[in-house]
Amino acid sequence: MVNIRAETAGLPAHEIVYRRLRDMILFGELAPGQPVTIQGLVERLETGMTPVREALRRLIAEGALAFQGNRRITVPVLDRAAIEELTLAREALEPQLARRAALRCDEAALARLTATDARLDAAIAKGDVTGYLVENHQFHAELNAVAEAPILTDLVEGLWLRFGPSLRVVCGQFGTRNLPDQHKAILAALAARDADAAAQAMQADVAQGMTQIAAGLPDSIDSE
Amino acid sequence: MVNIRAETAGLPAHEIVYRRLRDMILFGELAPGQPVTIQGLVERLETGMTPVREALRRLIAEGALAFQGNRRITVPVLDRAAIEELTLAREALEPQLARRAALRCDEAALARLTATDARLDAAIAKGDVTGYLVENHQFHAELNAVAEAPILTDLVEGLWLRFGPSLRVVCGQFGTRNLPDQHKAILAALAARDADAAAQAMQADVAQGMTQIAAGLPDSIDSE
DNA sequence: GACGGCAACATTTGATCAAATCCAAAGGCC
DNA sequence: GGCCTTTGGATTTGATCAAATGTTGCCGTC
Repeated sequence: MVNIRAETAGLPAHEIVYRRLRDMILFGELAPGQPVTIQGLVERLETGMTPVREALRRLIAEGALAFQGNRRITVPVLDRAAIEELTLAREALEPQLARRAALRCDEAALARLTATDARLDAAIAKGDVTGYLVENHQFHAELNAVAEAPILTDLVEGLWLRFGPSLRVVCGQFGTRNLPDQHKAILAALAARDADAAAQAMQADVAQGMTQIAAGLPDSIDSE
Repeated sequence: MVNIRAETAGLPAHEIVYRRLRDMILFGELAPGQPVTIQGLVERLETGMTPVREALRRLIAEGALAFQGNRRITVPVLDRAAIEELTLAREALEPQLARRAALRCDEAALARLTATDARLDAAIAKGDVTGYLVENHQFHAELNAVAEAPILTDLVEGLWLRFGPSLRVVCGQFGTRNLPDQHKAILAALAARDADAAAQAMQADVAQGMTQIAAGLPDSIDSE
């Protein structure tokens, strides 16, 4: 199963560019604060200018990139206030998705999630940062798919795009050690079809993850 | 104070197109299910094709418009499941914004909100549907601005874009009679700096509004 | 330190290509 | 014989590209 860079046949170029850029942001090929130029992406992705522009507008609308006023585009840098807001939003939405997932989870989905979590643990054990980021996102994406709530899933995906680059920075600083998660508790709650337990485990997972990101912030607030 | 179509000098064309389209969606110039064509907008807004494309990508990313697979764009039609999700998301996020607003509200902001609410009541009394939609949105937008939470505000604005066209339909069916809101309770909570009361009043306002929208749904599910 | 020129970049336009839909006419089936 | 289906072309619309235009920021000079 080729999970990344799968079937891109027949899709419009702007869609392909969007997905590549999204993965670059989610999995840390772009660092916070880094400027993003249209022409640079045209060369790097070997495509025209129009698809790149459309993909960028889309990512800006989702908050994954920031429009700097003087028509410069950069990867946003999160400050404490932003992390606080993201934490609030994630804790409000993701437990609800876990709750719905627990009510709809079948054996096939549970097996998929368990397998993904096993790959995640393997990546952590190997110190494979990119693997960790990919499988962690995959785990949550599969869970959201089970919840069958497209709008909520969209909202949460947008939140993940916002903290993706910062998460990569954290992993770059601390490696894959000390990356605890509540996935085992989530899986147990899903297996038991216990919505309340799933929501609570997800809340703990979110809180833990966001604390990790906050810990990787620039120590002093000296940026203008 | 010219609230709509304000200073558009120096702004890029795609930004202007985006704002015009957003207002058309929020205030009901576009009906749910209506197809939106790029070239139609090029003629209607008297601009080039690229700015229109970029504005559409942005609105699609925000869920305000839907990409129909066969590269057709339409105003989305909400079903019961979508309204349920939107209600859940709004009830999770907007009370939090009200809570923050109560902690940060000063006299000037309170005066602005009170004035906006008065204009809202006047629009209801006159049966002015567009005025109701504009002032109701303005009230919530001003409240969100007071909360000083740009990310949460972005998320909520996106939700409003999703149900905007359906809200217009409801008003078209029932007029401006029977449009109760909890704005007086919200204002009282803000004046008292009572965060809990503000959150509770906002929750009630959201629930009431979404119930109105659900009531305007197609009575039977006979659409293919 | 201020001014002017230069280079890089974003923005926008218009044209061209490709895909999908629409309409109508022909054929087959009841 | 009438009606439904299907197929062909014509038209509308979307996608992409290349070039022209305007702006911003930088750098060297006075």
